[in-house]
Amino acid sequence: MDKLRIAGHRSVCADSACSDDRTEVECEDCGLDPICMVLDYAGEESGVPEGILVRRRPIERGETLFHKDDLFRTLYAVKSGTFKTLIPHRGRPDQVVGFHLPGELIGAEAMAGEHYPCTARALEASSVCELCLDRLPDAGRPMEALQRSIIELLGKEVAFNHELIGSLVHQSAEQRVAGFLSSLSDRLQRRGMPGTEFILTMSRSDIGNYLGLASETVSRIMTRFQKQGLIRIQRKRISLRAPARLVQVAEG
Amino acid sequence: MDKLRIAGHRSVCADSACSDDRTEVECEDCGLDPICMVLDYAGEESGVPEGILVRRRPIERGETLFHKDDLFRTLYAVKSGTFKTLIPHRGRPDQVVGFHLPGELIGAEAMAGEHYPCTARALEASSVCELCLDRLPDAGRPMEALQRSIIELLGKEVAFNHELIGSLVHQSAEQRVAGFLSSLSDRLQRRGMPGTEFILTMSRSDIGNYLGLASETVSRIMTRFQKQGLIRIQRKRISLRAPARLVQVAEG
DNA sequence: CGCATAATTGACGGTTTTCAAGCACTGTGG
DNA sequence: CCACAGTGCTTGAAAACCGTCAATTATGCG
Repeated sequence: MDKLRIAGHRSVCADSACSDDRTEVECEDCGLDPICMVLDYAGEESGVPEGILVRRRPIERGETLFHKDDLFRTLYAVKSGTFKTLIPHRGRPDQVVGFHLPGELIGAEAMAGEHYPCTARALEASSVCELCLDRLPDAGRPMEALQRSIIELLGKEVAFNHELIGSLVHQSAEQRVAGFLSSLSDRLQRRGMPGTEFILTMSRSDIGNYLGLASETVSRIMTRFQKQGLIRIQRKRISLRAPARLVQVAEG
Repeated sequence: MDKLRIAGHRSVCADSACSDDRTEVECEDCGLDPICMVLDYAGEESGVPEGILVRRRPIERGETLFHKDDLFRTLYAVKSGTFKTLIPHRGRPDQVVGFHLPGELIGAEAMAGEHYPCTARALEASSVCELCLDRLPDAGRPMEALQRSIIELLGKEVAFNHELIGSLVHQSAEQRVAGFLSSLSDRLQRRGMPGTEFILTMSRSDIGNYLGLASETVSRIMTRFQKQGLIRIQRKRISLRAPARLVQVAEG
């Protein structure tokens, strides 16, 4: 596990093609990185087939990465842009189950089953890295290391969801919105992007849908926060003026 | 994977000590079974240490299986009885994050990290099987098979939680309670226990806490359901009179 | 069997949703 | 360059829903 990794993959991302977009994550900050590392390592001695990793495929706004119930073949990492995952309902409006920021994975929930449990759609012009898991060798030591990182990943997802369940169910609308904004801020910052000033690429109704609130409620609460000096919003642009107090509100 | 498994483990549970308690799951219906199978298989060629699997340890009502932040050592399967998992909060009431029925696992969420993310407590006199994972060999092929079943397991947990999030956040109190009762019924039935007539071992406030409702609301809604002929309740004993209509209520 | 605990039921108030209208931004085409 | 339409955001008023408080009843566990 501590072996030297083959050069190449990560250096691709250090070139100009990557750095001219300031909202793009470095590979070091990407959630796919531990897996990429395993693959690099694997290539050294067991000959992982070429072409299992596609870097920087551009995705346009509104484009669908995969549909619910599609056969699971590929794990995605957001390189730039934003995505939402949703569960489509006939008749009723769709159910937003998550947002995916640069550096985060999409499709990890499918890793246990055969099919994607949700649909993934770009909220803006974006780009992704694709890891084609169906081309992976299905035995050997690198596989074990890969499985370890998958387990870790899923475990984090479970923990995050437990947290989320607790939050959403027991918190007031105000707390939910405050928590949502803090969470976005944290996640952006963790991947090396500005965490106090960013664009809400998702609509108010996406946010409301995700938090279990009416879009009007989201709107009202945000203007309330602004009047209290916690944030400043103009349309989709937001800046957190008092992130600490925001956290305080979220925690009651 | 399809090799013959060593006799012994499962036959232990077919004896009289297990069958005189009618609320106990058979090993075949237990969530730990795929893992037990792997271990049996492992024992055949790589010599898994003895004593990693403890069968039928009795747990008394109110007893704590493990506390949040305890070092993760053991994976539990409920053999009989019921457990709740909760996140303790100083000052505020604890947050119930799940109920565990016979045949279901406890502690699986910890498998990715080092510590249990929640506390597990028995709701009644119960018994568990314990799988001491810290005594497992940490390499070799059986490990890979074990990892596969862990991945599958975590994946199901993630899917279940996604479903749960969607439900809790978007459904009314009535829908939540209806869904909760149907879910209990399904889970009991899946493990071979009566699904239309059972005991609600958890209190109304546990249910309310879990669903994000006041215990009074849970109570009111249950009596409402009774008046509508959907269920029949006397304190903790419940029988579902119209399970299909209950599902209908839950789905809106 | 008895007492602490849990469940039920009623009244009231606050929060959030719903419905509805007006406003601001974006992109398009004249 | 501006007018326009489309979409999403904001804001208001009324009603539904659920939580809180409180009193009563039933229970179940030791």
